[in-house]
Amino acid sequence: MGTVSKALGLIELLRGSGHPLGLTELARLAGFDKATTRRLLLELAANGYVEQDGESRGYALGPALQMLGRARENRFPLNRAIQPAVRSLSELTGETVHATEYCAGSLASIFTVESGKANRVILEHGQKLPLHATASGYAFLAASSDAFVESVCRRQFEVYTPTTPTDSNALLDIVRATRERGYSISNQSMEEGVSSVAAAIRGVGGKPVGTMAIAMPASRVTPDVIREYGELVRQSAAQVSARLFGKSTVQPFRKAS
Amino acid sequence: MGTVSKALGLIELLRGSGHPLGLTELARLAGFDKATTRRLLLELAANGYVEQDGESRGYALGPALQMLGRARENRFPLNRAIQPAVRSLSELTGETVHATEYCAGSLASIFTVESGKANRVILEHGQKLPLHATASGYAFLAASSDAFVESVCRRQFEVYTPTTPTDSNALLDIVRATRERGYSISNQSMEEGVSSVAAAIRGVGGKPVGTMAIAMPASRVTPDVIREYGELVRQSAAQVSARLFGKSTVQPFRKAS
DNA sequence: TCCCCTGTTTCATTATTTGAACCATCGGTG
DNA sequence: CACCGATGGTTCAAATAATGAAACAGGGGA
Repeated sequence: MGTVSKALGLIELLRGSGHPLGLTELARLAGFDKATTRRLLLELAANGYVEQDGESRGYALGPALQMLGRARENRFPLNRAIQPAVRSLSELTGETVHATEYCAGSLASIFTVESGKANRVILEHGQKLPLHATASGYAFLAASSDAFVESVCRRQFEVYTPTTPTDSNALLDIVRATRERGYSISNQSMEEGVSSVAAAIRGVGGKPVGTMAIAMPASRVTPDVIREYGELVRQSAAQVSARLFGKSTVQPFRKAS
Repeated sequence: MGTVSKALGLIELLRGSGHPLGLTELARLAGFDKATTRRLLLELAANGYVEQDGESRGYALGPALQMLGRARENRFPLNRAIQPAVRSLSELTGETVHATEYCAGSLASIFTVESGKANRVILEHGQKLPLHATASGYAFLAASSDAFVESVCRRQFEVYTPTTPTDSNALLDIVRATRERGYSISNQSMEEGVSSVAAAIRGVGGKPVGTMAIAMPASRVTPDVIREYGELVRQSAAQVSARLFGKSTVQPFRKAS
């Protein structure tokens, strides 16, 4: 593993933790030496990616991340395009609706509207959803190239519940079915008691960039509900895709002048 | 320079450029070898910090940055605290008002409301303001420890205009005056024709975290205006500071369990 | 007072990074 | 259509930077 990934791993740990982390603890979590950890942190801090609380000496995410996040949002306004659609689906269905974006091998939750019902599905912001075991993952794979699907199949299949697909054949079947259906269905494949339907959002060139999904307690699931919500999420995702696709959000690559 | 900083430098270049950059161009801009640049980019891409457009092969900022930016904003909601204050100042004065946050040795613009007037000051989002040559910088230094001010004095003083302070004595005088006055004044010290007043925003422990500033064309500047706007920005910054300070936005560092 | 936990520094060892040279591919052009 | 000049991508020995054990420093609590 390269040095850069190690440093970024520290950032990931800081993101995962709800509070600042001390040097020793961070080193232990990351599995690096104290000295190494410190050197990486100092370098990250010099660039604003991390900051050290003067009092507690703990390290936390730094301001540069906000700047960069903002910069990307400006050029690739996925959130702006998705949020109204998610809200609309939430109102139509009364269930928890969320959007994800593909990021470094999995889908990360970027926006959620929770159901108002007492028994509802809750999703943490930034939570990572595996491609092989969630409705969002199925939908994303179904919209991806075969080469990408194969590369995912070659990974290890972590098993979460009895209905998690455990081998590539099972996953390929699901992807096939999703492609025919136009939306994906997860029957508690990631978490017991949670079922979802999802559809992919495509960016320029038709490549999938993320997903929209409706998640509900398995107790409220019936075939009719699945069909109805599935169609809803499929149409909604298609509309968002059309918007993204239409107004060329990513500018074409220009050659050096 | 460590490897990590090199990689982060690439990200900075991508942020600065408005469009995706090709490998060769990026390598040239960064001053690295093509092979090195590519290796760094691949590592960044594997972590979602950068993404490569499949078609153009150009590299751009990746989705992970948005996630991380969001995560930090949740734990340190500086923007949420500042935005209403900036808007309010903008309405009161009719001039361009902006907020900055300290990031990696300078102040980065995080939020701006532009004046409605035809002759107005424009500020790019994310623009970096040097500590030694802007009203925001003066205000930040005035709120900082002497040790920090000294460390800034030891840096090279880049000169932008005839009124840019060129040595540490001039800067120290300004800092002293700012501390007495309660707000800072820049008379075209960074850009010709632009004058500003600013005040620091303090976080937990009283440490400055950023600034608020009112910027106007020098043509509209009079001593009375400076006094009036200076007082306004001072009070407004104090209110934001009180909010930040009061409700402990950064959780205290907890020791390992 | 002592002890333990944390942060910090050092430096020889080691593994990673580096970059010149190379290949492959594309698009324009005589 | 072969050539040229771009580009992105790859390789591997040499050089450099990262590593981590160990030792030091400092602070807080028992």
